[in-house]
Amino acid sequence: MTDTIRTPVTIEEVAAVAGVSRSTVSRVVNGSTAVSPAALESVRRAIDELNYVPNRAARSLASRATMAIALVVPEDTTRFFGDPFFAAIVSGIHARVSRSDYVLNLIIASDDPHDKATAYLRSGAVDGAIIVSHHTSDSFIDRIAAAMPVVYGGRPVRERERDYYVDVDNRAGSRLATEHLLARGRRKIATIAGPLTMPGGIDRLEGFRAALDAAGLEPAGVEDGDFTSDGAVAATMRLIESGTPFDGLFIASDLMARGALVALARAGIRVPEDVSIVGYDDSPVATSVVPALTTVRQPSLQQGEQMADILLQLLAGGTPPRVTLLETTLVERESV
Amino acid sequence: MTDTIRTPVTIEEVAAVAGVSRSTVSRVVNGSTAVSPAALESVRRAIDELNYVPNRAARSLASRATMAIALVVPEDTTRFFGDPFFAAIVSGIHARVSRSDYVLNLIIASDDPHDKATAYLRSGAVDGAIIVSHHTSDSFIDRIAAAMPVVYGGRPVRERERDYYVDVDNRAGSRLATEHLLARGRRKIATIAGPLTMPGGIDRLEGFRAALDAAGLEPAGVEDGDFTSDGAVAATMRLIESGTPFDGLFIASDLMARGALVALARAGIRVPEDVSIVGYDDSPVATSVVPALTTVRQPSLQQGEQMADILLQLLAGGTPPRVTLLETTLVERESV
DNA sequence: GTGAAAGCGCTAACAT
DNA sequence: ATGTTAGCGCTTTCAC
Repeated sequence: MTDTIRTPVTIEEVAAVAGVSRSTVSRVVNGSTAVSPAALESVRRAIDELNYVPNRAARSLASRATMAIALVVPEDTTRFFGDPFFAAIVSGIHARVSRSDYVLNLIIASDDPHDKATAYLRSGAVDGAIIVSHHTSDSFIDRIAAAMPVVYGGRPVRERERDYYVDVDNRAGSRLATEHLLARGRRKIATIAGPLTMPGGIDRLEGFRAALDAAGLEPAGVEDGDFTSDGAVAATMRLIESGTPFDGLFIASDLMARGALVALARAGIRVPEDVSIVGYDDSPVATSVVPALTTVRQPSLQQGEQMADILLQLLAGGTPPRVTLLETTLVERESV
Repeated sequence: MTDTIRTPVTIEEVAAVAGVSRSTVSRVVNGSTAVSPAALESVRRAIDELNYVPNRAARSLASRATMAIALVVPEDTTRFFGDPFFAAIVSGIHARVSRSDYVLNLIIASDDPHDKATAYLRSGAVDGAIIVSHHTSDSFIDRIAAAMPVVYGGRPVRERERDYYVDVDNRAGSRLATEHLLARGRRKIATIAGPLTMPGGIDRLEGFRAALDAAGLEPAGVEDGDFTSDGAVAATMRLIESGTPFDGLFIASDLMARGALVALARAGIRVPEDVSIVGYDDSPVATSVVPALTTVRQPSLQQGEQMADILLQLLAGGTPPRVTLLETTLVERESV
C-alpha cells in the first residue's frame, strides 16, 4: 500500500542491494547471456524487492533508441475517434506492436507550425511513426518523415519513391460496389464521396467514375460527405434537393451510409425499393442499421497489423515492401 | 527537400554557429530573461538555420521533467474508439493540454503484469496521467498512481482519500431519465445497463433503481449491454424474449440506445408508440437515429477539459478540488 | 549577462 | 563473467 509518490529507484541502488556492479544489473535488464546464474538471481531479487524500473530518458540517451513507436492521428479527433474503421486500424497496430519490444504511443498532431506534437516527435521521443488519415494540407508530415522512418496508412498524398505505405485497393473496391449496383439494373447512380483532400476519398471516387464510364453512364450526382455520419446526412439532402433523380447510391464509408439512411428515411425514400445503396468498410456499423448494408469489405485490422509490421521491419534494418495493397470483397446484405 | 534521415543537431552545434556557450543556448531555448538581445538574436538564427530541436531524453534526464501527460485508455480499443462519448472526452483533454506547455500522449494499457505500457509510464516517460474508462479489475492503475499524479475520468473503482477525479453525476442523470419515463405514464420500465465492473455502469443503474423505488415500482428488466451497440442489440433481444412486458426503457448510453432501436425495429416494436426510450450522453448518435433520442446530456467535452486542467494544476504544485461533479440535463426529442 | 563544470541514470566499449 | 570508464545531450549551480 503506497500512499505517496516515491522517488524512483536507480540502477545504482539495485546494484548495491544485489552486491554487483551497475554493468551487471544493466546486463540482466537487457537480457545479456553473459551473467552467472548466481548474479542473475540476486539481481532479479533486488529488482523485484525495490520495484525497479529503468529510467527511459537515461536509457534512450545512452542507447540512442526509445523502443517506442508513434501512431500519429489528425487533429479532428471527433471524426477519428468516432469511426469504427479507425478503431479496427488502431486495434491492428496495437496488436502487432504488443508482440514486439516496442510500446505504442498515440499522438494527435496538427498543422500549426508551433505544434508541440510535431516537436515532440522530432525530439527523439520515438524511433518511428505510423501516420494515418492525413490530408493534402498536412505539412507536418514531411517534418516528421525527415526525422525518422515512417509508414503511412493509405497512399500518401504526394507519393514519393521512398514512402512506405499499406493501402486497400480503393479504386477496385469502389468499382466493385458500383458494378454491383449496375448489375442490379440501377442506372441513375449517385455517390457520397469522402473529402477530396484525402487519398482514400479521391481513389474511391475514381473507381466509381471508372465503373460508370465503362457502362457509358454519367454520375447522377456527387456530394462530399466528409467521412462523417452528419456530413452524409447533409450530402444526401443536397442530392435529394438537387432534383436529379437517382436509384442507386455508392457511399464511400459505412459511417456515411448510416447518415444517408437517416436522411433517406426522413425524405420517405425506401431502401432498397426506391434506391439501392452500397457502403464501404464493412465496419460494425454495416450490420447495426436497418436495412443491413451491402458494402465493400476491407481488412482494416489486417491493414493496421501490416503497417506496424512494416515499420518494425524498417526499425530492425530490414527491407520490407514499399507498397502493400490489400484486397477488397463485396459483402451482400439487404440494402441493394 | 530532405531525402534521408539526418543525425539530429545538438545544442553544441547551435552554440558553435551562434558563437556562444551551450549555457546561453539553453537559456534561450528555455526562455530565460537573462540573455542579451544580441545573443538572443544570433542563437535564434542558429536554431532556425540548423533546424534544431532539443533532445527530449537529455533534457528530461537533466531537468527531471518530461512536459508530457499520458491519457491512459483500456485495452478494448474497439469499444473505446467506437464511442463518440470518448471522442468528446479526448477532444476536451486535448484542447486543454494544447493550451499548456505539455504534450498529450495516448497510451493503451492492459492488465497483463508484463504490460509494456505500464512499464513505459512508470519509467518516467510522462509527468502525470489521466485514466479513463477503467474496470474494477484494472490493477495496473495502482502501479501508475504510485509513480505520478493521476486524475481519473469518472469515479475510481475503489475511491480513496487521495484520488482526484472528474465525474458526471450519474445517479442524478439516470434518475432524471427514469423520472421522465414515469412522468409520461410509463410503468413497466426496464433498463439496459453498462457493465457493473465500471463505476459509470453501476451508478446509472443505481439512479434508475432509486427513481423506480421512489415510485413504488420494480424494474421490468435489467440487462447488461456492455456499453456497445452490438451488446445492446443482444441485451434488448434478451429483454424481449424474457416475456416480461415493458413500455419504457432507460438505456445507459446513446450508443447502446442505437443498438436497442435496431433490435426493437426487428421485433416490430414501435418507438415511442409501444415503448418509450431514454438514452444517456447526448452524443452525436442521439440525433443520427430515427426517432431522435430523448437523452441525458452530460458535458463530455467539458469533463475532458476539467480533467486535464486538474492534472495541470497538480503538476504545477497547486491544490485543485479532489472531486468535481458535473451536472446533467434532460434533452427531450422524439423517443418518448 | 555569460561560461565552466558537474551531473542526471543509463549503456557500451574496454579491461581484466 | 564482471567491474571500470567514458560518454549520451542537456540543465543548472556557481563563478566571474
